Amino acid sequence: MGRSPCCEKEHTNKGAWTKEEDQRLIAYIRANGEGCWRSLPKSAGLLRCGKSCRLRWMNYLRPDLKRGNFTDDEDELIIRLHGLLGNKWSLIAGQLPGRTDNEIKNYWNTHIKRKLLSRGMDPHTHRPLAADGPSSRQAPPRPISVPARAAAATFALTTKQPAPPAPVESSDDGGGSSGATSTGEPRCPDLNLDLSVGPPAADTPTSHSQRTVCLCYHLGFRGAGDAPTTCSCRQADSSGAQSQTGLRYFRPLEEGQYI
DNA sequence: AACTCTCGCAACCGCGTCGGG
DNA sequence: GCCCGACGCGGTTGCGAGAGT
Repeated sequence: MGRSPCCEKEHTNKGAWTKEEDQRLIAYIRANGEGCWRSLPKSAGLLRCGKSCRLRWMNYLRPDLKRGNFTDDEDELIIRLHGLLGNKWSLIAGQLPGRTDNEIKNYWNTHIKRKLLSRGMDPHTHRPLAADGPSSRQAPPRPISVPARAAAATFALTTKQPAPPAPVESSDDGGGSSGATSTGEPRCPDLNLDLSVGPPAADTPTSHSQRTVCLCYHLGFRGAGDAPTTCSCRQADSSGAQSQTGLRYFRPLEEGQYI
């Protein structure tokens, strides 16, 4: 049984991409756009699996990628987002313009883990490393399930009140990610949710009570269209896109844009 | 100079989710 | 409602470069 392979293994190249393959892929996507990865290799004349093409494009060839070292601000943002979202690298990458999930994942595993350990923090729980004791032996943090990702990204958290009961993945096998516990306790009650990068924003939304931390705002989301960066969670959406819960999705900041 | 070890990045693999038929 | 194909994600592996001996 098992899943059929995504492509014919015998007729596909594997391993590092050559310059020629890169050029073919770039040329094809420039001419035809992204999408239909399954058929792309054949159309582009590449002896590669579609998944491989997609990965190569997403992680290396995309023109909007920002290469180079991560800044301290990016480090801190990644740490905070990871504390909030767990190993949801694609979500984290969505808040870091020009960075890919793979890049962030690698960077986390090679640099930030070490950085946190050197600070005496547990990279999984974002809690201080306890020498022993039950608190450090709590059940591994649960990942936020996929539907909860969006909720987590749009829910206006309060500092005293946990997020609404997000559907929690059924298994208890941990997975090394984050999320609220089944008891509704925030995973990191002491987590500082100030996720802004750079100096404090002067136009912090005032539509929420002082104890409310608007996650949309602090994650770097902004209002749809060219609306001011002020968060409009819970505000009426003139476009009618407002969800029933009064929350809506926001576009991530564009490169170089900070709140 | 040669060899071994370590580290970091790119790529692969398997699974979950989504959408169309 | 079910099935199947495609896509996207997260964990893992492989390999090259640099450091150390």
